[in-house]
Amino acid sequence: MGRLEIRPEEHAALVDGRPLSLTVRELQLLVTLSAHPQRIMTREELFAEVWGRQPRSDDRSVDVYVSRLRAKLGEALPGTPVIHTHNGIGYRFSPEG
Amino acid sequence: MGRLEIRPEEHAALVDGRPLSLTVRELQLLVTLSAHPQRIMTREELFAEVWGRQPRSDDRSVDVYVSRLRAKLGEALPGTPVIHTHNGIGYRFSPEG
DNA sequence: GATCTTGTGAACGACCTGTAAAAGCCGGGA
DNA sequence: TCCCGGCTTTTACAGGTCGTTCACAAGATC
Repeated sequence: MGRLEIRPEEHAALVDGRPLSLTVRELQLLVTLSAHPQRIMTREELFAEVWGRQPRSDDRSVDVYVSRLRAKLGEALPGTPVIHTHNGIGYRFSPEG
Repeated sequence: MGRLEIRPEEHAALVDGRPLSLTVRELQLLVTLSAHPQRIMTREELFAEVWGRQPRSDDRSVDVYVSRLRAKLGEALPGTPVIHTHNGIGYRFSPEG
């Protein structure tokens, strides 16, 4: 999708062909989000898909990883927000707005 | 319905495929109104469905949210009023007049 | 134009999110 | 075994957004 390329089977995410250095969790989260572009995913859905279990009631792991992903994506793609917050619901992956 | 698409299960409302950025309450209200097109819904009905309880006697929340919804819809669909006021009764959803 | 109804900006508390930092976990190497 | 380094998870707090109510403006009705 545009300059961002995600290859789950190769455990890699590329920007302009250059690989991002993501940890396993970061990549899992990015893969999961990008598998449903434009769709708002709740924290519960993300947690279930990435962590494979239910989150604790006050679990903030998803938020922390979204923050880390944004930091790395923002460095590689300045000015092109990729992960959008939907207050009270969750996050949405959208490479162009 | 026309250019406006409402997808409650995805927490989304789209105009020409572009998502409106609505808060949870705004979306709930839009979903409820649009679930009964052309039908005038009283404030009590709307309040019961969206808030899940009875309004205080002088509660204006519905009006405030209708106003906010109209603002956002009006920006995305200029010149196409969607929510109509029926004085002394309530509101009616109608995408084309 | 008097009165009742609706529209809407503003304010404030409650709740939600962003993010740095601490704490926990685990494997590899000395 | 013990230490070290990287990754994950949890915590803490700052900052932002939303929901609610109020106050007044604007509109409707008679």
